[in-house]
Amino acid sequence: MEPPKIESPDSCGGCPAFNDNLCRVLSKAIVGGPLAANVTQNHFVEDVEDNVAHARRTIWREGESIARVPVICQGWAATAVAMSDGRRQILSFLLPGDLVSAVLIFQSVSQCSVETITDVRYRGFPRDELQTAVRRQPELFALVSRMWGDEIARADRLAIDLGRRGAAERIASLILALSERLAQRGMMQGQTMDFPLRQHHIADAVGLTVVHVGNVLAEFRRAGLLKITDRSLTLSDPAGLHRIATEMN
Amino acid sequence: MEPPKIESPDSCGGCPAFNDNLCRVLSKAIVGGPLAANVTQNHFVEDVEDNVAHARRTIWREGESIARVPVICQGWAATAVAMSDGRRQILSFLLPGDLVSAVLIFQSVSQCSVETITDVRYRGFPRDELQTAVRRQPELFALVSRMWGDEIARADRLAIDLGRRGAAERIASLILALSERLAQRGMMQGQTMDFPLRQHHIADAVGLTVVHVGNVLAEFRRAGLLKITDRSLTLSDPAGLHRIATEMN
DNA sequence: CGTGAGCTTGACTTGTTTCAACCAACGTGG
DNA sequence: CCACGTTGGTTGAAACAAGTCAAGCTCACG
Repeated sequence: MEPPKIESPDSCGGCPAFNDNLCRVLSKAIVGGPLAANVTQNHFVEDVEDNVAHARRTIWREGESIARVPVICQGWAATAVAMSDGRRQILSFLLPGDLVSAVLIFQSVSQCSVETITDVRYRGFPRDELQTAVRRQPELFALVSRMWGDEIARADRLAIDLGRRGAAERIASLILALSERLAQRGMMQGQTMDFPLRQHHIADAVGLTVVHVGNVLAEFRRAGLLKITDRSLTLSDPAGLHRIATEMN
Repeated sequence: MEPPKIESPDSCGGCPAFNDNLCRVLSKAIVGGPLAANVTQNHFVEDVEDNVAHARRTIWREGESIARVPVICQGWAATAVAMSDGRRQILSFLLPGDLVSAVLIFQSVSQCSVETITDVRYRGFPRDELQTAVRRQPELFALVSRMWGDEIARADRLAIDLGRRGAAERIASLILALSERLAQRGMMQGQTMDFPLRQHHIADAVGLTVVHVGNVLAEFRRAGLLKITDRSLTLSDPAGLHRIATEMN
């Protein structure tokens, strides 16, 4: 089998997750330096594991112990929970630079499974060192507590979407949220973005069936709101999408 | 207007939230004593505010700043978010002994509004003292990080419920979850519990309409699963309810 | 060339909402 | 003390949103 098509693990220079993000901060934190100091371009640190995984693999399962605190460097992944009867709910999509979950800094057992969407490269930070770094460095502590708040906010927003919004509303806001997160990372080319998600990913994320998601997307396409071709998505009418995502109903 | 019908603020002895819980730990933490030490029955601490609120009031609104870290002592409350068009989603029910949200230890602005269901008594812990206590006391730090994990787990479970479960399933598991939380606090009388929730609370919590919730509850009643009379609920057939909450569909 | 994963479309079913009417309990003010 | 408005609950009929089932299509891959 071919190896995943991703960059060499030890070159962080071109990593979109590099600039001003977690991966850098954590590396620095573990080395023990002050948070604010500049970091060299290649911030490879001893004792930080590098890993790669193929697309469509489950890296960790619900309840499994995760040895190191994982950060996504390249590719897309998702956290999900599965029910005994096959129903699934995707809780979050993980993009380059994302910590899988801040909870994993403090506990090793994962509450949900993590699966790759594309080929993925990720790094594992040693938990103990990270914990003591968090305890000792007030700024890192503040960062982590902010990430905690964000994580809860994300989960709550998902609950609102699923509980109180219609299908089109949910799908539109998912797409917009993803485009914003990609934009923050400098991963948008104008209004166009890489879009490796299959319809079943969207369905599992917004709590609908694949068929219905397909219908809604076809509707969006017909209305000239977006174009999806060849694993890439273009927002033809972001304002229109935004209108659907928010003020609808 | 009459004052809320609740116990005197400074008697914590009879408080169901007292034993082995947060309120006690936090009081102790602020005083600076070691976590494991025994606490006197009346653990009133200087600089901890006591408050009361009437039923059906909004105590804090989304985005408002909350001066002190609030813990519920008596009564039921809920955290919720409202949308511009009137739709609401309840994110969690707060029972005696619950911290409104662990996020509030680190930031003062609330992401969701907090409203009372019954008359409520709550205490406000000074944020700064609490923060330094968390930083200094490893056991308190561990407690808070555990609470953090629990909070995210709760939010994720809600998302799964709303995204992937049917109406009966959601309502049954809400009722069971509440009964378990009350049991932990010694607030169940056999299979009977205080149940101050209106149908609209349940509806907003499980993402359904009031009418539909009413129908499902009537169904449960007809099937002999539970009885609701006079603001109290009896689980006539907990096993049956549990079956509906989990293995259905 | 065959196979399987992913997408599209249509017909039909089910679950949930909406609208509406009605009832009971309760608190309030005249 | 009664009349009345309000809040909460129940029920039924009709409208609508989403799910299910099924068929066919493309494309990548071995």
